[in-house]
Amino acid sequence: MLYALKDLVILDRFIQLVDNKEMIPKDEIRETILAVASEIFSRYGYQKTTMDDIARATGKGKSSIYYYFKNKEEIFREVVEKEVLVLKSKILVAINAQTDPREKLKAHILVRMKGLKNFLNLYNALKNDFLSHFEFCEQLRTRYDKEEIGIIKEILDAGVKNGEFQIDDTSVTAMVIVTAMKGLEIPLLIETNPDTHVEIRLDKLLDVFFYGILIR
Amino acid sequence: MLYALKDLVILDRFIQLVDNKEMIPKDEIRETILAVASEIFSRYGYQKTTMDDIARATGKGKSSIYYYFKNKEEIFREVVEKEVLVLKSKILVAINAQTDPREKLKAHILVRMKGLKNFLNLYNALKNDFLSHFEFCEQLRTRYDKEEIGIIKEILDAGVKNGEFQIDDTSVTAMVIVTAMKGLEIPLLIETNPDTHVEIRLDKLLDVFFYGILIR
DNA sequence: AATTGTACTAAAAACATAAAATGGTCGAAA
DNA sequence: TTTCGACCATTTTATGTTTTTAGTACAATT
Repeated sequence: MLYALKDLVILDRFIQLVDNKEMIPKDEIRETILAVASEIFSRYGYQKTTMDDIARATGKGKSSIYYYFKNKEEIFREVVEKEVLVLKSKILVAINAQTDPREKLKAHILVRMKGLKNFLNLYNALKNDFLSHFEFCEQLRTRYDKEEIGIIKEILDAGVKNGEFQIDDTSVTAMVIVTAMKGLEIPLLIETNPDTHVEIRLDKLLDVFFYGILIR
Repeated sequence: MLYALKDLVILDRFIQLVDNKEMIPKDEIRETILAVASEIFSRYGYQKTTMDDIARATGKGKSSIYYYFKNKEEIFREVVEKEVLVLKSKILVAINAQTDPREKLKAHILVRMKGLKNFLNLYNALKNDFLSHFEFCEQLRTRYDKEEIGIIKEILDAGVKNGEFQIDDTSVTAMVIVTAMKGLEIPLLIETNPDTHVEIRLDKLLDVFFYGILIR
């Protein structure tokens, strides 16, 4: 039992989303609407995005949108949740591709740091909005952070059992890693203009960060 | 030349501030006004703090305030700058009390993490204000972060020369340390209610963080 | 000469209200 | 099953008015 069963279900769902051939038509249109809405929400935030905007951008009438979604709030929540879901799934895929704990950790961090961009854009756009929507995002993140700490703890534990890592308290260490990643998000987001640069920078940073800031 | 001359001047200024016996009366009143204003700004932000509030809280008339300060903006800026100045000075004092690079670094981080509380309160109160004041704070911090990276780099370099640290690129490492500290600010601020707890937590975190997350 | 209180003004914030835009519904049509 | 146009209640915004506040001038006080 490497990762919780729940996570594997999410993973399946992700793969289904990526090669969306098996999607039934209704879901397909839902996904289209969500994609379009995500784009607009990320650009203008919650309030300045109107249902008419979403309808126009999808080339449909407003009532059609209401056929697929209960209300604006539902669209918003699904957009945010999907963003997190996709990232999490990508991370799980990347982890599963590696066997060595050290490589697993590295893959996790790389994918997470690069993949969070979309979510952070959305997050940023929400800052000028009603508190409740920002808070929804924040709560979702906090919940996700906890899961992420758990995932990383598993990797660390494996590494400790392996003899590769020597860590006193893997819970605290996992917590520190996640917190540090959050701290690195913003500067990375800012300097993300030339995409080629990022990878190098990030890689270098991670080397310094996780393979010994100070070596005794 | 351990730290820049400029820093030592700031250090002197700080010591002068702390045992404020040598202060000429005018400066003393200025400092009182600044202290009071800092309190109010931290609580209500920039806009909701009125000059009459500051005057009333200091027990003086409004024109007296204008005798000591050009305008509200000047008070605000001095409050913010002083907050940063005091923190920086405290850090320099703490560093100078240690000789071993490792202890210097530890002292730096401890003082900085614990001392930032006031500034963060101010920072937080400003979030509902005009962007310009928030940005002023942010710019000041960014500028200060750069200085801090420099200070830490010096410590790291000393440790490398010493043979105590083995670091490829001390600039990047210093940058990572500062960034990580910024990332840890918020969670620490939240859990800062019982003061005794913080110290223990922080210490444990730092041990994990800087004395080897992963040990080869 | 340094400091403070009173009275004042121009600008900005807070408020109230009318006009426009928006979330959401309904029944008909495709 | 899905789309559409017309519609309503509510919210947002635009507007004009009143109140508050930053900053000044100057006499009074120390």
